[in-house]
Amino acid sequence: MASDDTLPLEEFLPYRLNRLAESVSREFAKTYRDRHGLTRPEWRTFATLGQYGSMTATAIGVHSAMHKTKVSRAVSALEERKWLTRKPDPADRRTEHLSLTKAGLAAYREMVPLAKSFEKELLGKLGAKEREALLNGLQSLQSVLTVELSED
Amino acid sequence: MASDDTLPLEEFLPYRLNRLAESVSREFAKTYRDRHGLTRPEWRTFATLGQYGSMTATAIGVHSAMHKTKVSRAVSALEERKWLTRKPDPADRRTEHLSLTKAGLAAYREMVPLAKSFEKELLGKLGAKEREALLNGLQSLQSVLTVELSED
DNA sequence: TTTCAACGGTTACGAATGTAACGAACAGGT
DNA sequence: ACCTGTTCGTTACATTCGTAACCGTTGAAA
Repeated sequence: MASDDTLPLEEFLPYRLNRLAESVSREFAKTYRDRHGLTRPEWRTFATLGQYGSMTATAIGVHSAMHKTKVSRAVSALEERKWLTRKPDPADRRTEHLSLTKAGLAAYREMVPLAKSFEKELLGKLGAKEREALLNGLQSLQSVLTVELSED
Repeated sequence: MASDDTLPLEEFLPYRLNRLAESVSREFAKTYRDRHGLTRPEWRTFATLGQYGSMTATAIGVHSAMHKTKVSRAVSALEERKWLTRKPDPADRRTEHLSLTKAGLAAYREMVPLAKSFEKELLGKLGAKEREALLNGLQSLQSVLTVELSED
């Protein structure tokens, strides 16, 4: 029974989640950093566009929980790299529809298997039962939090 | 069945962990930010010292996976706040043993129940089974990663 | 004892981030 | 047509952060 005057950080949920997320992300970041020199925000925008084909900047921000300035800068960087193009919206001249160029798509197709095998390897270190528990647990927590995920 | 040319981010482990950690941490941060204006590194150093009584700066860094400069600055800030004192090591004049002052301990004792009830409330939104799954899942992942958790 | 690599901790400086303000475009009402 | 408020996206500025360099100290080897 835990004494009531101390907070054991090792068992404290925010602390645990942070350490895990940091550690896993950092590890995976090597993959796209070494390969293409992408930053984390760049990778996220990139991967979001790869998955969804075409999106506006704000949509990317909402979807990947990134601040809009982060997205803005990531988009510029990817554009400069010729991996991304902007297409004006005929109906609304404020928004731009972003999508990957041919080169961007090529890089994406090359990254997908790497990402998948990274995940597979990581999860493979767990037993089937533990893996199940982890994924289900995350799912439940996620669904509980969906409401509070807004940026501001 | 997932097609092999796309990476569904919503199911991608690093992505999921990040969103959850961010969201939970951000939410909890309100507690110590609103109350005392602590930053995240400050809170972590503070909570670590509260739990362990006395520690060196490097030890805190290792334990809480923070960069040593972060720790250094957090320590200065807490010292200025009169929540923390440094005691020289009689045997090694490079290291300092850090601990909370009386005022720091008072603040800590005040924070502990808040942290616990935050966690309890969050986990309370899950069913017993899901909670079990989450905690076990995190535990397994954690133990798989312990080796790779070094900072550099 | 002198030398030298390694360590604890701080700091300078450049990179990354968020807040706030902004310009341009839209939508609604008058 | 003209306000008024809101939205999309960018940018200026201040803050936070990490890399690298640094200082003083230690221990061990020559």
